[in-house]
Amino acid sequence: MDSLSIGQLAKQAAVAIDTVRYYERSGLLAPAGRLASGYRRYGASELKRLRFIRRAKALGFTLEEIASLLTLSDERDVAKVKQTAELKLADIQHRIDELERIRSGLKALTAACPGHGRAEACPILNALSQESAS
Amino acid sequence: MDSLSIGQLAKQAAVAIDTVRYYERSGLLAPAGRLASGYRRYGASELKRLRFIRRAKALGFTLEEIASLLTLSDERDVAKVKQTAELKLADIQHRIDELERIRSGLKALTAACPGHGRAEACPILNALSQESAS
DNA sequence: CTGCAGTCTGGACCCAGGTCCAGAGTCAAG
DNA sequence: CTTGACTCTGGACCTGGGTCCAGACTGCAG
Repeated sequence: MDSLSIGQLAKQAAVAIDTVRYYERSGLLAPAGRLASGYRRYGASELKRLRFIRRAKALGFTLEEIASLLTLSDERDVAKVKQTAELKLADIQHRIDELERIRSGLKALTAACPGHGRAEACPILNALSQESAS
Repeated sequence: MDSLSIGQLAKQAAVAIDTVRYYERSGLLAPAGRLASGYRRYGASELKRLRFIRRAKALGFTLEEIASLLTLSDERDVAKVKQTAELKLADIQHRIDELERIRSGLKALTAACPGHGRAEACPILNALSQESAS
């Protein structure tokens, strides 16, 4: 072990083979070492890095941000890592706020709609049709 | 008034001209009437419909769902309109839940990170690198 | 040695929801 | 009539994050 084919690497990191190659193409992973045949070979550090990427993605980071995090990690720049995480946190919060705004609008409309009767009495259709709403 | 060029329509609905044509292409708006020159002409009902689309989009509906809402509106099917809104509400709620899950993970990490010192002591980097995390 | 699974490449394609373009024709103010 | 703003068309392009493909080659079990 400690010498993995792309298929084994992908399986152990729980990503698709094409995704590994895509990450290499887009600079997120360094070009892999090759066998004489041209087959890629990976070691433990690449597996670790790939898992790092997967976890960061689960935390809502974009691939571009992950590339930056990996650089900062290599540079051991803890301050900037923390700052990046805080910015992402603020970004996530904004998205939550926006969705909650939408949710409260929808909640009010569905709660007010009897679900039967004249279309003219449906608050949902009225809200969408009315001149006044923003 | 009551006869609008595509530019006037777009302006009054606060939408780009290309977007109006795109909506027509994708069936969200019926093919517009034309002048002898081929220029599109619109009336008040198209303006209303376009605004409906814009408001529904602000409530988080996709264009496909909006097409469906418009059909239901034309059919005056209040029950299905309400059901569509409730499904969308559940969808929004799922997205909020997911983002809140991410937020709490990020919050814990940034709170625990001193923002300086050894990289090995940075909980953010550790969480992303560790074997244990999912 | 055979046969099948794995891997290689470059490039096309997917999703949604548009946006932008060139080249041609049109409308309206002055 | 001229000029500038508007509109027409079909099609290409954009973002992000992959996914899929054909055709060729390789690795390994039996």
